[in-house]
Amino acid sequence: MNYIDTLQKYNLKITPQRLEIVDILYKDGHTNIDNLYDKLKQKFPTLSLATVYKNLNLMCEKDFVSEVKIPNQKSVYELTKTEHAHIVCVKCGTILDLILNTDDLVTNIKTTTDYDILSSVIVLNGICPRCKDI
Amino acid sequence: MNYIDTLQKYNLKITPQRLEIVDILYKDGHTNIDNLYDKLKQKFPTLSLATVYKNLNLMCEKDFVSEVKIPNQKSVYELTKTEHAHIVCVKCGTILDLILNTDDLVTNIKTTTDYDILSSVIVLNGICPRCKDI
DNA sequence: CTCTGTGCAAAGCGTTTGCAAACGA
DNA sequence: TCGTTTGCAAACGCTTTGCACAGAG
Repeated sequence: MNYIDTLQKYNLKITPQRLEIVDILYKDGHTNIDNLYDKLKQKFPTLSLATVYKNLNLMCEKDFVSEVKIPNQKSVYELTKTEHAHIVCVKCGTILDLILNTDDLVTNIKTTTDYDILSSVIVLNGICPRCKDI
Repeated sequence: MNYIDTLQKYNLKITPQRLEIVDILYKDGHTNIDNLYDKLKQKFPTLSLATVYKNLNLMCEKDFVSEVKIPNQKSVYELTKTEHAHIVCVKCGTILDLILNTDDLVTNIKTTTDYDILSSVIVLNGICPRCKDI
């Protein structure tokens, strides 16, 4: 994965901080600000939290990164992918992506409500297989 | 609707402020803190925002009230009802309740992911019939 | 009478802003 | 070189806390 091209595609100048942000998001899948900042700090001890905020906000504006609001948790960030749902394990907090076919659902809602549906946010709360066994 | 019984059921003492909070939530369906506070202020000019926060937090803890997190908007509060989805009009901000049968979806996810699903949060973004015509 | 709720002010916390210096193109 | 990004500190806005007084049971 070439993060340089990706950043340039979104008109974001290449900086070491940004490359690392993208790398962490890519590898972690979902990260909240604090986690991200902690990891970045290891590589850039002088890094400012403000820089992380500025970059995430910018990347979200450009729709290169997406913010995922999880009930009762801090927002997490992910590289923007095709629309998908999230399953959150209420015990360990792990977040799993889930590609759902919501076509039927959306068609159904369109006819019953007469709304034009643009997007859907689906978050499921559950217990992951690992936590079930504990 | 007898709000007094309802409050007592949740072990909440009856106060004029609380009765009015419940009344507004009941009539509005979905309200954010600012709206709620503005309306309450008309009846209780000395009301403190802190009181509204304290009460909402308490009512949410007791699951009498639910917080609904909407992407790119402040949370709104509603009296806890049976699980349902929300459609948000991206133009006018109106929120509509939608009772969806998610049984198929949930069963499907349970088998494919092996997660126990406890609850689901579904928010749809769209354009309401009224805004479509403008 | 006792315990809880209210209102006020202050504190707390996460996020944003302004600015000078450093850096990327 | 010029415009952007960084890091720092201060400001900001929302939410929570502590406390004295008022009110509910």
